[in-house]
Amino acid sequence: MIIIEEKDKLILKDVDNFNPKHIFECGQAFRWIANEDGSYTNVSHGKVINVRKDKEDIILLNTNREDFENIWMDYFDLNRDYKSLRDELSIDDTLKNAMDYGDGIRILNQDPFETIVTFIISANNQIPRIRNSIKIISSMYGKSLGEFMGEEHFSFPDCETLAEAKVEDLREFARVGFRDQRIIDASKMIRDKEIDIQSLFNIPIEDARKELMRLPGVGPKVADCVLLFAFKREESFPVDVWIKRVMEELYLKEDTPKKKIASEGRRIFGKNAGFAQQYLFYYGRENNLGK
DNA sequence: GTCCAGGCCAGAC
DNA sequence: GTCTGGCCTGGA
Repeated sequence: MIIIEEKDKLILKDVDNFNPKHIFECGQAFRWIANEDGSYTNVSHGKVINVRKDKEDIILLNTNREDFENIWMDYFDLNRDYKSLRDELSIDDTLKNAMDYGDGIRILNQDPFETIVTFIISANNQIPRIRNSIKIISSMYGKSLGEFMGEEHFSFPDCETLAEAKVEDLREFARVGFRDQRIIDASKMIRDKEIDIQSLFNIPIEDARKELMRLPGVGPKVADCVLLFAFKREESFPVDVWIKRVMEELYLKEDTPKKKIASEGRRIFGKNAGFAQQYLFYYGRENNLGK
């Protein structure tokens, strides 16, 4: 990869496997805004960044080399060799097909606390509403990061701030419904180090999963999402209704409990099961598979 | 009006 | 341990 720096702008050349639309729409992140010019604006780690693909180049606006090295390199998972990853995952035609279809999906490395709250909100919810709730929570409790492309952007609040939020505000303004108390209680547990989320990076995945599930609103599926999207556990295989449908349709050929699907996913796809999950999710959802 | 969506939780077996 | 019903909300 070659990096060319201009004012508030970086051009990345020779980046393999980077399709903003597919990264943005495979269900892992909810703060990307699609702009009319085909670019995407995102807030993460207290920074606003704009991303677009121009032929084979990736153009990053509103950033610089320092932030790129400290934040975005890891956030966009640019240290990973996706070419050999795809080779490793080419174990059957079904997955190959899904990988061609969702060409350029990457798994982002997102902030742990933000990811936990985001996926607590995602429970029995719909994508547009999840996005809306996250946006409102940020504008109510986050810090202003100034204006970019005609819109003011806000950071996601930290656990100390969100722990002090009022349930009725979360419900009335952020429209999170019954998830209101869960968000506050989980934030308190994290703030009080009842669960030390930083330590989850360094313990076995099953232990980390159990720890996460102590948080209110975090069940098996949410825990697996958090492990995959924030804790770099790419063997994690989150099973939502779509993955259930896709796996039953393409692999298992019969009605199967979610727990069994998760273990089958890890068995079939191995240490990179999380990547297989993202491709299958995108493929299944875009094609309304099994519905 | 009714149904349901990218699950979790409590209660019942 | 496995299964079931209820849950905020808002768009179809």
